[in-house]
Amino acid sequence: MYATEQLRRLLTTALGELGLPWPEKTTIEPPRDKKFGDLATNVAMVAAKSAGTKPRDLAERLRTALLAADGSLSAVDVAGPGFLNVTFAPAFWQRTVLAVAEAGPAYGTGTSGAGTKIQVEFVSANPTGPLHIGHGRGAAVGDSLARVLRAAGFAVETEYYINDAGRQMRILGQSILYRCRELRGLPVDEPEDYYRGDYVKDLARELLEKEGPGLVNLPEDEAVTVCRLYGEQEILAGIKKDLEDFRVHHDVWFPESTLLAAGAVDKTFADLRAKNLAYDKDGAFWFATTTFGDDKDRVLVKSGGELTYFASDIAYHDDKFKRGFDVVVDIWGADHHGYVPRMKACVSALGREPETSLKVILVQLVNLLKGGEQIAMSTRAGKFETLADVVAEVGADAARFMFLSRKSDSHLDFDLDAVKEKSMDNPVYYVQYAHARVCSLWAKAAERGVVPAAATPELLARLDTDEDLELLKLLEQYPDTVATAARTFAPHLVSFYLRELAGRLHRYYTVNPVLGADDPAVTDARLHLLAAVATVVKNGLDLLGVAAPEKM
RNA sequence: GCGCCCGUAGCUCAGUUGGAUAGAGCAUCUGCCUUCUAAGCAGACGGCCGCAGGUUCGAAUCCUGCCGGGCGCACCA
Repeated sequence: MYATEQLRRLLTTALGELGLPWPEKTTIEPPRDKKFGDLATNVAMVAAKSAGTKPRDLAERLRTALLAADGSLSAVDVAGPGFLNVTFAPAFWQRTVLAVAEAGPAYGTGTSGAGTKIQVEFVSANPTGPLHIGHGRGAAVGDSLARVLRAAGFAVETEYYINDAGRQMRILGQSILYRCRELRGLPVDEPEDYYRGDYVKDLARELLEKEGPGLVNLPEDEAVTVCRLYGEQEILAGIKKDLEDFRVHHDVWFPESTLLAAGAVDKTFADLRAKNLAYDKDGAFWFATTTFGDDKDRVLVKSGGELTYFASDIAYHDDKFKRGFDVVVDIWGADHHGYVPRMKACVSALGREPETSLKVILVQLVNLLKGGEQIAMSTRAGKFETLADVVAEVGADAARFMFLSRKSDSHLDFDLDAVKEKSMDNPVYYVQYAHARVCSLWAKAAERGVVPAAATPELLARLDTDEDLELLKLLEQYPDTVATAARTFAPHLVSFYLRELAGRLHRYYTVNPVLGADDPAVTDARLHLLAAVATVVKNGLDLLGVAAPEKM
């Protein structure tokens, strides 16, 4: 039982004996200052009014009841305006070692999401070019969020939406064809709006080799189609490989074109029209998103007959809900934030409660720095602009940890030099080092023939120093951290937790000798404690998609 | 002009959704390797939480108005 739950249970009982209900606004949380005990609650202040007593008087009565309740509390104090400061007995914390050992990789998982089907859609970059570093951040956040939600008990499916229909793909085809003609020495004018990256030239060269030079003599439409299909296939394969190298997994790759082929878009249009939410005007087909609070109505079919991006997005989200997801998470670049209201409107029109069933996570742009200077992120930037280059340069672990070390909606400076450095500028090593240190300690113990006695409450009672208790309390807090990260869709909380846990471990390591302890029982108890730390570090790193090496 | 996000130590950022004397890391300075990995630890320095009001027992957190930064406001994606 977690400390907060334990205390909540004890308080509920105590309040009940006084004939009081559990007040809605009660908080139970660790106080800022450790001298106030393990947990503090404002329950007496919140309940005082309805009880008709002064907060401090009520607090005193609760204090007496709590101390009488059971042996898990060693101290209860009334402080300030009526806070109850509670200290748990060491034995309560020591049990955490057993809980971690018993659960192993499952320690930290919970059931708060049980029974809820949730989809996380992320990256979903158009297959018109390689992923860049901004996509990398979205990839890390989405993948890690999926892991966190899974740990919280949600049934999670991850998905990549492939925008393989529409204008951008045609432009890709035209861009490749343009390069093909150029390579064949044909006189061509540079198109206005086309993809200029070197990868387009590479694709053109490969395609010419594969198809033969006759390609450039095909009728325009036919040639563009050949180029488009080839480009899409190759680029998508590259994207998949880049994500794989980044340890990012999508369960489903969902092509936009299948929606069109299945008539889903037409069906959605008909539904909207039937509900009086769509209309014709100025030769275009409009969706009345203002009905749901959007600034203006949005076009679904342009007067030229072409679909807007938004049109298939509605059909796509309709499809998501029809697949049975209770909650749909979209991870977007923050520059798309203006899109949120119309997407919420779209969800309303589909008959869903937008606040609960659509969660949009905005991921801020990444500033790529080298030697303290910003590297431009546009088309013709330096060689580090692609995700693949960055991962090759600094490694997937360091890159992922960096991406997950900030709230997703705050700007992130990604300093290539700092991320490569094996120092505190680069917290990933700090955390991994904690894991490696423990592993190496156990290896050293085995080398010396130390076989720790089984972890029993009696043995673990030897964990009684300040550092022991601090570490134990932090371990106990881990499941709560995971649950909060899931509830608030904030995987970065895990990385902050890990930094703190690693810090405690390093301090512990410096202050408390393990193999060198005077008493073999203390050595054994400490080995068990540190094994628990290693398990939690590893579990946490798993949620971030970062490796936990045994040696460094 | 309208909308969204942000403003916390010199720098980069946390702050558990309203709690007690506001926290980390980096940088700077001072210590700690004959002993389990110094990729480490301890200590010092550093703050009008953008500004001004309001809400209440209590505000970095909530509401309003300014100031400053970013991003959006297409029959683009």
